Amino acid sequence: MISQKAKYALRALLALAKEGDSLMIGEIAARKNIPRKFLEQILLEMKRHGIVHSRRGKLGGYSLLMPPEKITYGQVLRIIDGPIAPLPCLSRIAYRRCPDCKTEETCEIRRVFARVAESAREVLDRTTIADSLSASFLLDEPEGGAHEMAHL
Amino acid sequence: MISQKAKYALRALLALAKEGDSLMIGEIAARKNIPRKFLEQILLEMKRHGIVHSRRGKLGGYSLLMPPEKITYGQVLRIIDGPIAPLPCLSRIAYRRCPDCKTEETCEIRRVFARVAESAREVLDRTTIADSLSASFLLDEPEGGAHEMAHL
DNA sequence: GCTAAAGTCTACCGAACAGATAGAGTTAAG
DNA sequence: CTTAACTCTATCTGTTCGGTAGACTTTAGC
Repeated sequence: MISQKAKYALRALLALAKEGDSLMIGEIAARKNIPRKFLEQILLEMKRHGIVHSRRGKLGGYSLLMPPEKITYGQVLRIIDGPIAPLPCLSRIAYRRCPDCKTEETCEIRRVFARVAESAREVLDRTTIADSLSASFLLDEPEGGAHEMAHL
Repeated sequence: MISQKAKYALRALLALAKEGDSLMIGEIAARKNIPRKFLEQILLEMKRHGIVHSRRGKLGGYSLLMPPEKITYGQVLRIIDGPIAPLPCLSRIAYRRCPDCKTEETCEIRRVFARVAESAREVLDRTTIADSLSASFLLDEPEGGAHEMAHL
């Protein structure tokens, strides 16, 4: 399960992308039904990672710093929730050896979850905020190409 | 990330499948490097779900109740860690509406994670304990068929 | 410059969960 | 009837999740 916080982060970015302009925290919170003070923390974090930009004072607000076509779901999830990999020994951003696993290369479990991680990244690192907003993405299923595995 | 507990559960089942016979808790714990008392709870739970069988008293121990070809990773993970779906509104075993999501059908986030869930299930519900033990599975990559997405 | 309205920063908090550990109870073989 | 196994329930410590609080800083406009 992804965290509530990550869901809020994605929604906030979607709101900013849709608006295409600066928005105040309170406005984003209201539109997306997010606790305002909690959203503050989230946006601050997104700012630290160069995803959004902010203006202080009256007429302040947040806007996207990167174009929405460049912001992937994977990027946001890694910032908020940490690694996408289901095992620490499969993480690219925070590799840690499983302390109780003797031989990583022959670990039966690792092999299986490596495939899970791969296909999760396949989706999350290719899907952008802009994709989510575009009408073509709203079709029930993407038609062919990289997504055919979804039909297996 | 899957929990340590789930990892232990899978390892214990692998040990039982490999042995092909009854094993005492202490023996499984020793072979797989699992805290013994913790493993007790895990095996009890697997028993409640009809995965394993136990004998008490001297000469007691645990053995598989289902053939290892029928025990999937998905099954074990759902027992120990709960839903595989990354959002409650995408879970098949424990569906819950996202309380802060107005229109489920048009939720942009849900669409994306539905694809993630689908491909995770694709791997986890098809891979069995027996698969993990078989030599062919030990090849670096499965060759073709359902797994070609792993190369994208 | 003062004030109102916006973002910034740090701390805290209650509930739940993770990863165990403890120990008394039950069963069965020899 | 003792020993060695599984069974059950409780407890514990530390961390994370989801959120709240409040003091502080910046800026626009009068």
